[in-house]
Amino acid sequence: MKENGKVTIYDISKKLNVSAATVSRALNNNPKISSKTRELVFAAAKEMNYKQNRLAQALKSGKSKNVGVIVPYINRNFFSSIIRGIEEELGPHGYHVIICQTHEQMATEVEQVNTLLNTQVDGIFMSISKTTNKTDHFRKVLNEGKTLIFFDRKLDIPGVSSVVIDDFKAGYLATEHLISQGCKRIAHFAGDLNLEIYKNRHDGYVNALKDNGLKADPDYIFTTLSSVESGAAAARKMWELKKKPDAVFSASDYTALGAIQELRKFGIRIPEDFCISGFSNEPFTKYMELPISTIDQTPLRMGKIAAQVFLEQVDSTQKLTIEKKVVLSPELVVRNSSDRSLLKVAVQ
Amino acid sequence: MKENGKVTIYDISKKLNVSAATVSRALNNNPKISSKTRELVFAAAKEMNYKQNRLAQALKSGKSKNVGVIVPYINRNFFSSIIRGIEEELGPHGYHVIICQTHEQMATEVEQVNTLLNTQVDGIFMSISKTTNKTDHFRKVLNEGKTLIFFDRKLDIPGVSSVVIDDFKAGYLATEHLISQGCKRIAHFAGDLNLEIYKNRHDGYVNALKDNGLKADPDYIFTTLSSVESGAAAARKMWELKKKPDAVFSASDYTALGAIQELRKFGIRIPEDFCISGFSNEPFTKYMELPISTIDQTPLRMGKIAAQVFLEQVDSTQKLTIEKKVVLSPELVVRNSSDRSLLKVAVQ
DNA sequence: TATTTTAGTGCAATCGATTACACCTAAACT
DNA sequence: AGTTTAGGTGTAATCGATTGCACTAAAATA
Repeated sequence: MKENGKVTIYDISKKLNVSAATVSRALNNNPKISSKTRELVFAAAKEMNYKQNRLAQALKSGKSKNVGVIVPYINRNFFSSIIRGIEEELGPHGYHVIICQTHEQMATEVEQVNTLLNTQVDGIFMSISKTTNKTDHFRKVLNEGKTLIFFDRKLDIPGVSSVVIDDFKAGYLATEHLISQGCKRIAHFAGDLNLEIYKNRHDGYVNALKDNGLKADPDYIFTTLSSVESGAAAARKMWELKKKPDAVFSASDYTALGAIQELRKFGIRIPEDFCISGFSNEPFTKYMELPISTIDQTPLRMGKIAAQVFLEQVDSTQKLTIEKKVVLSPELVVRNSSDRSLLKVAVQ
Repeated sequence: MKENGKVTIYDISKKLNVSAATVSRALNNNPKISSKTRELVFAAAKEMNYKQNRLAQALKSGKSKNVGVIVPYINRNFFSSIIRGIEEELGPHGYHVIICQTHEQMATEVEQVNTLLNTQVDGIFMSISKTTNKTDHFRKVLNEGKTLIFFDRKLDIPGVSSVVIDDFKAGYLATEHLISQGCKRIAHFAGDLNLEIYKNRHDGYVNALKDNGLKADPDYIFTTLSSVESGAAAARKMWELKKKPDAVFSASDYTALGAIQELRKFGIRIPEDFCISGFSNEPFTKYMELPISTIDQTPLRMGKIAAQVFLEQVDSTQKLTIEKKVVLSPELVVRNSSDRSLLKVAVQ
């Protein structure tokens, strides 16, 4: 064995006194090679512990069989679950997944896109950062003939496919559910309304109210960051209102949790006096003593579907820009924080 | 611009009527190139939107500037945090991180190692799967001259560096803490004792007991899987004992949670009647109404340090096999589930 | 003025695998 | 027998960047 353990087709070709071309063909099961030679080559390859160099292959073919995934932070459950989905779907097809974080900074996002392109990835999956307001870097990806796929946080760019959940429907579902529990004055802890996803959740909330004959009161809408503290602060503000709400649809599980903790301090009983629903189905929501109702965004499925869309596009021979917009249905997860049905049974 | 947006140094060299070698040298700031030429090249490169092809570079240099990270599942907070740490440390050095999952299957692990080697990664970071009992695939990595680094779940192989936490100390700390709260009959919810990490946690527990004059009762040790259900089941079994424990050190936060839920059903007050400590500092532990004491494994730090060890080794010119064993100190996080000090204050 | 430096470039091989094209041999055909 | 055909291999170019060696012209030195 050579130093470094680097065995190439040339080493095999020398050993067998055939050309490297023959070895390559044999290894790739080219029908033009006689079965006798093929067997010799395979045997030698095994014996010499030959390993195909995917780098050389990629350079020649123009396909690296690598894809990039860009997310704000890897260790958020939602994103890591999506990444898991992508990996599980793409792995069996021989792709490797390269991950990058933006830390919510557009500058970093642009840089990540550039280095991924340098690395010759075959495609890029991404959820845009909160601060992204330019699209040049996305167009660059397209210009290089690479597949670009947005998931969850997207921008509308011609030629770019996306996989998102129906945030409007999610907001609608959650709000409707609160209404069904008898709540009449439903507040909303909103996220940054400049982001499409939060805007849609908000709009779903408003529409559900209207469709059920309830008024959408602007005083009932609180802008929050996705954190427990922010939720607690919003809850305090909310409780300063003369006409106090009797429920809240929170665009984040963290703010929902903050609200629960804060409202408890005021002696509010949940769900008896107040119902609450979060968003994202973070793992902690189901483990609480008072499990929190929430919206499941099915991130694993989202990742798998994004990967499937990629596979369809990358294999397509047509040069046309195909774009596919997948909108997944969110799943309402009803738990104790908003479920009064269990309550009635207990009371009866 | 050429079709595909693929601009090479040859395109630049043609445009400027110089050789590709000159272009390459200019771009790499080789001092042999006159500043005039260099400027021309840079200007042309910018104008033509030239992008370096890292694949070609990697093939030539033998360094891909990619590393692989293999974990059981990406979307476990502990692992995704480690990955985040690795990415954040390595990114600024120009490395990309490729992620792979084993689903705890050795066969998959072996395959992942092989494909990563084919891809010519410069190094591999991994936490071995629960079912791994062979080491051939690790030796293969070493034979190819690649850096291998274990984190958290390791095997002792010469030439392989590792970054782990001191699980013995963690078990000791947690147990000692329970003792300090006045607990005398401390049980242990153990993991699979064939895995080094769980064995060490167990041993730390036993030693803490002994050092404090308490007897380690085999009846007090329950083997569990890392799940809420398993914790609940263990708690039930535990409560069938004649001599009931007054505390448990659980090797997993999930089993700790299961135990808390189950013990509540028996009317046990925590921490008044029973103290409990988990392990891992899963996000949910701090959000509970009764926040759970636990051990923080500082995964982000673990990832960063693993990356630093990699950087040291990969840059080292010496061909010697260097190995570095880093053992991080765990951090005991005391919360309400085992903190009686707050209690006394309240009582006073 | 003759000769040695030095700066700046080009040539061509190289990394490892793939593949169009050319070529040769033996079998199959008219 | 002469010629086509198919099967099986080799040659050499290619993907894009890097780099040892050779070379030229101008500058520095004797």
